[in-house]
Amino acid sequence: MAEFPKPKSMVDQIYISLSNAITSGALEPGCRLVEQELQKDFGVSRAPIREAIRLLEADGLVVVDAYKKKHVRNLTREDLVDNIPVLASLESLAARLAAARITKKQIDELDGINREIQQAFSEGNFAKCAELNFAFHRVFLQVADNKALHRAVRSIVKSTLWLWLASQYYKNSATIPSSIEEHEQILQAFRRKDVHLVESMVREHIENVLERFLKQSKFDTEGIYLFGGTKGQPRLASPEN
Amino acid sequence: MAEFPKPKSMVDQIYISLSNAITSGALEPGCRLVEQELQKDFGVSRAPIREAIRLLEADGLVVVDAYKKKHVRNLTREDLVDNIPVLASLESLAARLAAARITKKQIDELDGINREIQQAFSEGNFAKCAELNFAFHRVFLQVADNKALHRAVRSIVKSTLWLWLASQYYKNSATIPSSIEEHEQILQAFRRKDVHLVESMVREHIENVLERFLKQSKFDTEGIYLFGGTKGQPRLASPEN
DNA sequence: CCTTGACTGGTTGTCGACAATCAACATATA
DNA sequence: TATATGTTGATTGTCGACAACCAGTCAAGG
Repeated sequence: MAEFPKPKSMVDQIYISLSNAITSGALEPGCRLVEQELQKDFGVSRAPIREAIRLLEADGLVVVDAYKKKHVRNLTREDLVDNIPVLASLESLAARLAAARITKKQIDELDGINREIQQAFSEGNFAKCAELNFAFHRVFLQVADNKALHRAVRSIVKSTLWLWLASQYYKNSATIPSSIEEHEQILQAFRRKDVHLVESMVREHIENVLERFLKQSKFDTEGIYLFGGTKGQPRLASPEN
Repeated sequence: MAEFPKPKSMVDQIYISLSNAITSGALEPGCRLVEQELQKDFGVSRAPIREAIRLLEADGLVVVDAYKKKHVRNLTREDLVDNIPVLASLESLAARLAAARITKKQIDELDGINREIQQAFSEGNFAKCAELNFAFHRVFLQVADNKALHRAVRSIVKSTLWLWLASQYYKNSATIPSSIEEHEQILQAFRRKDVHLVESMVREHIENVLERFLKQSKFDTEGIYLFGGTKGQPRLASPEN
C-alpha cells in the first residue's frame, strides 16, 4: 500500500504557514496580526485562525499587547543572551547521551554533513550552510533519543532563534569556517567515545556560535533586533502549499 | 494607587482551571475532554474552551487520538526517565547562574524554606513539603534571572512532572529527609560560592529526587502511571474562583 | 483653553448553528 | 452465518453574526 501524507487540519496548516512566515522574516518582528486580514488571506473563518494564533502565542512567536492586539514578537538582545547558556546546556546533554550510543554509521553521517557544509560554503551558498548546520545538530538530537530533550531544544530554537536562521542567510558567513572546524573536533571526540570531551566541546561550540552571531547582530536603541525591510507594516504570509 | 489583580480572559481562566484539574489529578490521565460537557461546566460557548484545550495540547497535558478526541495525557515510565537528565541539566544551569549572583539574604531565604520543609515533615504535612520543595527551586530560578531558562523549566515541570506533585502528597514521604539533607548541602556550597560544586550537587540532587520517585511509582503493564481513582470516566473540573 | 461626553471605525471576544466525521448498531443480502 | 450497507447519535470542525472594547476624533460646556 502506498503511503499518503496525512491531510493536515486547517489550524495546523495556518499555524505552519504563519510560523514559517515569521521565522523566515516575511512577517517582520513587531508587525500586527489582524484576524480579519488573515481570514481573507487564508480564505477561512476566524475560528481556526484564532486557534493558530493562540499556538504561536504559546510558542512565544506572537505576543499580545496591553490592548489585546497581536504582534509578531520583537526579540531583544537580552532574549538572545538568555538563550545561549540554555541551549548550550541542552545540546551538550544531547551530545553526552548521543556519545554513549552513537554508531560508526551515524558518525559518518555527521562527517558527511560537515563536508557538505564545507562544500556549500566554498560555493558561497550560505543559506544551504545554515540549513545543513541545523541538520548536523538534528542528528545527534536524534541519536540522543530523548523525547523530552528534543522537545525542549525545539522549543528554544523555535521561540527565539528563528532570527538567527533568518539572518544567517545574508550576513554571518564569516562565522561559518569556525563552525566547521568545531564540528570536526566534535566528530573526533565522538570517534574516541570521550563522553566528557564531547559534552564540553558541544557546550563551547554552541556558546561560540551564538556569541559570534550576537556580535554581528544589529539592535536598535531599544535593543530590538532589526530585519532588513521596512518595519511595522504587516505583510502577508503567502499560503504556500 | 491600589493594585488590582488584572481580570483574566475567559480562555485563561478555563486554561488555568483545566490545567489545575489535570495536574492535581482531579482529571485522571486518559480521561476524555468533551467540549460539550465542558461548555456546560463552565457556562460558556465552545470557542474559548477549544482555545484553552489547544493550549493544553501545546503544553503536552492533552493529547488528541487518531479520531481527534481529546484525552488527558497518559505518562509512561519512559516519559519520566527522559525528563530526568533534562531537568537536571536545566536546574544545574540555574544553580550555576544563581551561584554567581546570589546574596546573603537570598541564601537565608533558601535556608528558611528548607527549615520549613523540615518542620512540615515533622508534622506529617507532606503536601506542604511538596509545595515548599517547589518554592525552594523557584527561588534559585528567580535568582538565576534568565527568562529562557525559567520558561524551559516551567515547561518541563508542567508537561510531565505534574504527576510527581500529585503523588508526592500521599506516598513519597520517605524520600523527603534525603531531599532536606541535599538541600542543606547545596546551601553550604552556595555559601562558599563554589560555583562548580553547586552545579554538580544540584544536578545530582535532581537526578536523585526523580529517581527516588521513579522507584516508588507504580506503572501498569503498558507502563502507564496509575492514579488512585477509577479510570476512564471524565470528571469535572470545579470552576474555582 | 481644558475637560467631558458622544460618536466612529477598527479589532478582538463570544456565541449559536450547521457541516463533517466517526463508532456503534441495525439491517439487508448472499 | 458472514459480509456489506445504511442509519443514528455523539463529537469535533467551521462559519457568520453580534457584543465588547479601545483609540481617535469632534463638539459642547465650563
